[in-house]
Amino acid sequence: MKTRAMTSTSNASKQTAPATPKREAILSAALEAFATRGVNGVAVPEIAERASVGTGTIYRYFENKEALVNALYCEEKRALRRRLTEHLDPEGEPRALFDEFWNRLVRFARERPAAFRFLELQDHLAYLDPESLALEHRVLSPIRAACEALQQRDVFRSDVRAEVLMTLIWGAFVQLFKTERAGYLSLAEADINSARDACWHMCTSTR
Amino acid sequence: MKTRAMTSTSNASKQTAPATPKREAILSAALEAFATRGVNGVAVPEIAERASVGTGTIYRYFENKEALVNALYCEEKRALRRRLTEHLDPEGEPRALFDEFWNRLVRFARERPAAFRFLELQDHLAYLDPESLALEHRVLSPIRAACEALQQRDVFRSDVRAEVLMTLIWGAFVQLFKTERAGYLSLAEADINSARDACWHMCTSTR
Amino acid sequence: MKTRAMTSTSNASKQTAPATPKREAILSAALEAFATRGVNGVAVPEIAERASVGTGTIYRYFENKEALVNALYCEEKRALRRRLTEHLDPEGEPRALFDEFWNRLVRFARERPAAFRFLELQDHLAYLDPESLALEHRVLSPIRAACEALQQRDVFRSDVRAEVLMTLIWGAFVQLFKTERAGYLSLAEADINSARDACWHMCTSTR
Amino acid sequence: MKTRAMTSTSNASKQTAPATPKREAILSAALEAFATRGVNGVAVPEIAERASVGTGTIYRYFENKEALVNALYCEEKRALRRRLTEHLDPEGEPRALFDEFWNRLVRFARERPAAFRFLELQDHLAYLDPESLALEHRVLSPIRAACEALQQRDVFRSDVRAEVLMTLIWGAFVQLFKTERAGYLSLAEADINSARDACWHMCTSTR
DNA sequence: GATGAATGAGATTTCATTCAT
DNA sequence: TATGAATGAAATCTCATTCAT
Repeated sequence: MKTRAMTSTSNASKQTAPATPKREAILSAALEAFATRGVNGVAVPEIAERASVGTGTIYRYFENKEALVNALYCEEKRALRRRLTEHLDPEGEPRALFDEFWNRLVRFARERPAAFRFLELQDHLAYLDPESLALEHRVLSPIRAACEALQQRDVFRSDVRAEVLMTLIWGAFVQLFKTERAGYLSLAEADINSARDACWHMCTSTR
Repeated sequence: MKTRAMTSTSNASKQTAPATPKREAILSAALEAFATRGVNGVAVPEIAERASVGTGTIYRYFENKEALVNALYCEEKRALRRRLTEHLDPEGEPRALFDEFWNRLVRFARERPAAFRFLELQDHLAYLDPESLALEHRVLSPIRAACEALQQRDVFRSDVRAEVLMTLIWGAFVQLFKTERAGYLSLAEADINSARDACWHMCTSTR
Repeated sequence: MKTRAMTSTSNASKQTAPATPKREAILSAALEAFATRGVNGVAVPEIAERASVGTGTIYRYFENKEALVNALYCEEKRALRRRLTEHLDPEGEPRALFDEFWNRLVRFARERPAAFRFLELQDHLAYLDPESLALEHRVLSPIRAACEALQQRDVFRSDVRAEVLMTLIWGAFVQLFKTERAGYLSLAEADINSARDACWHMCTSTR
Repeated sequence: MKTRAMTSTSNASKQTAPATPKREAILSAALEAFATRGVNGVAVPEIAERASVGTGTIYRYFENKEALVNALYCEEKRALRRRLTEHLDPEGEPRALFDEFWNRLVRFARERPAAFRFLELQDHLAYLDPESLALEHRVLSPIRAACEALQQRDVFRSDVRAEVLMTLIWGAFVQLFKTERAGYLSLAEADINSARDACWHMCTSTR
């Protein structure tokens, strides 16, 4: 209701809205705050202050707090997907492909730690609308396709379903950085590489 | 006898308080609610209602909401630790040991899904006091010790630090059930077993 | 949603809720405030203060401000209806009946000026739910029936539809007190009686 | 020419300001909106949108929302007064005069329903300044004079004070259209005419 | 002059906590 | 000891008004 401040291009709904500086500032401030204390742990005026914006301004760009969370989730999921799939040749040499994929994840986690953490939050699930949740699939489906292809080519083990294998790698990776962030672990370059090797073996070895 | 519920036993602090039925009802109700909607998404009176207890009663057993969260966290972490370590012979045959460990995790996740989910929540981090957080170590240290022992015996690969290996397995396992809970995956017995095998290979294989 | 503070008897919905002192205080404070400045002109904390009650307490008794307005409207419409119809013999001598009816209106307007004014407010129409609006009919229908009966008995003129006649009297009466309240008119006993006579003539005379 | 819109003509204050198209558009949009949802129920930017004008533009023509309400009230009261008094011969044949007066009211209510409704709103009372309120008198005084004259000529009954009689007619008339607007009544030509007759009898009959 | 994005004071509503019973 | 009605601080959201363009 009321005039929507921005209108999107004709494409599918929940399109990334045009990036005005204020909108970016709000999303960025919200991301940092949510990543640290969870969606329910952050008050809207606090986001406004971090974004150097009036409280009311947030409501010009987003219908309500829930819409802000959804927009943020979609933007970041899309950014992650872009990072993982862009210019990646799924037909390439398997091990190189796997390493490249792993490195892209590492770069995302290192360069955008708040985004990485936010995407893995649990407590925003209550906020996410079906459309946002659908994005999850769009991120994972190319990865699953790659897993299946590698199973076909007998590179990856076939005694584990592709979805399961994918989940194991994803979980292992996420936990690595989550544990580091919690201060229980400090990851040297070597640790990350050895973890990558271990995951590769998880996918390929059968004895 | 006017002893405050919290300070009854002489032992170290945050000791499991005497288990009165009301206290149990409160913890159990809180666990279910928190697991579903996050700590910040649940109002105290709602916990009281689910526990069939007056709102004020919660404050007889717990100083405040934060204390309730911490007590819950500690109880559940301890329960998990007990499940994982009790009657487990760390000197046994490695693969059997690993399988047993994996199966215990599975049983915990299956029998106490709310507890499992609650322990992995992020949004209670702000609530947890140092003491609660310390418990994390107490749960993980015997596992790390086991990992290290297996590395010594050349069963587990040594090119990955024990903490890292442990983290990878833990993350893989948690993600499996998280994904199932989100509805993206349904885990058959065979899936869980094949995942276990894959994790075993991650730890042992080096080529 | 949430626990309703009070439950009603088994009868039809929007039953007058049991009259607790706080609830009465809130309704009474709201009535005074709304009558003076309109529903949209009064903030909830102000009602709370007038009622010597915490702001939150209002939300224990009423779902939201709108529900408070509706409850108030219903209670007052019912009170008015009771006043107008209670122990009134519709078969009595016409002029005496008319005078009695008029006097009852006068008493209501004099004794409960805020209620009288509130019921005639226009700006709460946006707030009223269908059920509240239906009450309007329940108040007016016995009056219309009386008008029709008097037309049948050739006491009231028949060249004006009963609904129209009723509306004219009602409007004339309301305006009398509205104008007095606005300070444009001061009504002596004699004025009210002469107005009553004039209205009687409006209903009966045909030349 | 930097003259403020409000202070242009030399005449008495709150003079009808020069009628620029934008000013008219704003007043007209405000009238429609206020009539439907009350002064407090309409946001200024919404008026701007309905008027196809920038929000800020409203503040070029009116000091603030209150001033807008007052200007609107004055314009419409004046329009009503003009309609009722212009080219009306107060010395004419009484019944014809009364009918003409009634018909003018009907035409106003029919042709400018929003204005009619707005003038009867209660929730703008808090907004009206003394000057606006004084207009009420200017509208009513010629009518009262006519009533008094008719009483002198023994056409109107004299047992009711002129102010009271006037109030009764006015109230009866207003209620008629208010009830129609609320959907409780639909007024045919015949109803309006019979109501007029009844009101005439109210003023003239004494037995 | 005209605009409408931006603002922050203030409105509505929620909820952790208290306290009289 | 147990209760749950009551509270008010804090959260979400709205809107009259301003001001840079």
